[in-house]
Amino acid sequence: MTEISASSEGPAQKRPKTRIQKENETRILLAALEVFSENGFRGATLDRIAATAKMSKPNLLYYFKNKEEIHTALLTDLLDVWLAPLREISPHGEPADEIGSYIRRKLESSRQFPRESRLFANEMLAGAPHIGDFLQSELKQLVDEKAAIFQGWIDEGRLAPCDPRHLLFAIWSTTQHYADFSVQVRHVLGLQAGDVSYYAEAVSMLETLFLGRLVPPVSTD
Amino acid sequence: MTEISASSEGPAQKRPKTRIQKENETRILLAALEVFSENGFRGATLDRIAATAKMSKPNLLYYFKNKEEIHTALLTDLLDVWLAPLREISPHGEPADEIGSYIRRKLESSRQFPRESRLFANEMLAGAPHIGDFLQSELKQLVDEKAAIFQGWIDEGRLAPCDPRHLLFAIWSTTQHYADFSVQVRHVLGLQAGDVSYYAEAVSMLETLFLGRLVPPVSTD
DNA sequence: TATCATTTTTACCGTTTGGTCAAATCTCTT
DNA sequence: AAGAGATTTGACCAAACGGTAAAAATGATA
Repeated sequence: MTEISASSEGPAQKRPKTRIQKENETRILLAALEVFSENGFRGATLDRIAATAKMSKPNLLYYFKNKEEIHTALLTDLLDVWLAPLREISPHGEPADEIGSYIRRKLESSRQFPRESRLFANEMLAGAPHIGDFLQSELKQLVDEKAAIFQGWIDEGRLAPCDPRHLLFAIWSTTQHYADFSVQVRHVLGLQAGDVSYYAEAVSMLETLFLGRLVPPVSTD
Repeated sequence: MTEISASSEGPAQKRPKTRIQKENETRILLAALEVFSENGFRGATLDRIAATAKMSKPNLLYYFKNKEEIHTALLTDLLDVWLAPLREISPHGEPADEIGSYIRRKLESSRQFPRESRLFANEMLAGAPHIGDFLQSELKQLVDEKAAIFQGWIDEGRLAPCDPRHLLFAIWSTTQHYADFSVQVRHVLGLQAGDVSYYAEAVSMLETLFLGRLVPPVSTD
C-alpha cells in the first residue's frame, strides 16, 4: 500500500521495463529523432512521429506523456554523446595530437549521428529554449576547463596565440557542418542522397587547416 | 478591357506599389524573417507572423497569398545577399588577401544578418526542400568557378594542397556559426543576450586559423 | 466633397494539432 | 485455462492552424 502503486497510469513508474516497453520506447525515440531533427520542436507533430514509428498516436502517448517529454528524452540522451569527444582532450598529449584526434572524433560523431547533430542545431536556431541552462552551466564549465589546457599550451609556445574558446567554436562548426548542412555539401559536390564519401576529404581538409598551414609564407624570389 | 484589370484581387498585379503597400510588405517580411528564422517553415505560423507584424491575419494574407509565398520572398531576397561575398573573390589578388577579406566579409554578413543566416540554416536542416534546385545549379556553378581559382593557386604553390570546395565549407561553417549558434557562443562566453562583442575575437581567431599557423613546428631542442 | 480603389476588419470554414478517455485486446504468469 | 496487468485502439475534444468571403473603413483623387 505504501508502495508507489501504478494502478492504471501507464508505465511511468519505477517498475522494471517490459520487453514491449523497451522496444516501443526505442522505436518512438528513433522516429522522434527523425522528425524533430528535420523540422525542429515546433515543426514536428505527434502524428508524424507516430506514423514514422508505425504506431497510433494514443499508443505513443501511453509511453511518453506529451510531445515535450519525448523531446527532452532525446536531448538528454544526446548531450552525453555530444560532450564525450571534448571530455577526452588531455593536457598531457601533444597539441597537434590532441587537437587532431579531437577533430577526428567530432567528424566521426557527425558521420555516425547526423540526426542528433541536426536536433542540436535546431535547438540552437530556436534560441536553445530547452537546453539554455545546460549551455550556461555544464557546457561552459567543460569549455573553461579545456580552454585552460589550450591556454597552457599557448603559454608554453606550443600553440599559436589565439582565443581557446574560439578555437573550439571553429572545430565545432567545421565538423558539425558536415552533418547539419549535408544537403548543401552533397549538392555542391554533386553527390547522391546517401553518399557520405566526403568525410574522407573532410578529415584531410581539416587536418591541413588546423594542424598544417594553409597559406605558405610569401616567396620573394 | 484587354488590360490585366485588377478588379478586386489584392495588389498582386503589375500596378505601381502604393505607399501603404510598400510599408506593409516590408513589415510583413521583417516579421516573417523573425519567425521563420527561429522556428523554420513548418514551425512558423501565420498567426505569429501577423502578431509580430502587428497586423491581422487576413490583412497579412491580402499582401501575400499564402505562407509559402512569404517564405519564398524571403529566400529569394536572401540568396543574392548570401552569395555576394563569394562572388567578390578574385583570381588576381594574393591568396591570403582574397581569403582574408572573404572571411571578413562573411563574418560581417553574419553580424549584420544573423536572422537571414538562421533562415538559411533552417532550410538546410529541413533538407533544403525549397532551394534544392538553387544549390544544385547556381551555387554549385559559382563554387566550381571559385574552386578553380583556388586550384590555380594550389598549382602555383601559393596555397597548400587541399580540396578547394572543402576549404569553402570550412569558411562558411566557421563564419556562419557565429550567427546560427550565437546562443551557444554567448552562453559559453558568459555574455548577455544582445552582446555581439565576440565578433572582434572571431576575426582574429579565423585569421590565425586560415592565414597563419595554429600549431608551430615541433621544436626538438 | 463625392467617388472609386485600396485597405482593414469581422466572421467564419475545414483541417490539423496535442491530448484524453474508456473500452477492447493482448501477454504473461499461475 | 483463467485472471491480472500491460498494451492497443477508436472515438472524441478544444485549441490552433491555414485560409476565405464579404462588409466596413480608409485613402487618394478629381
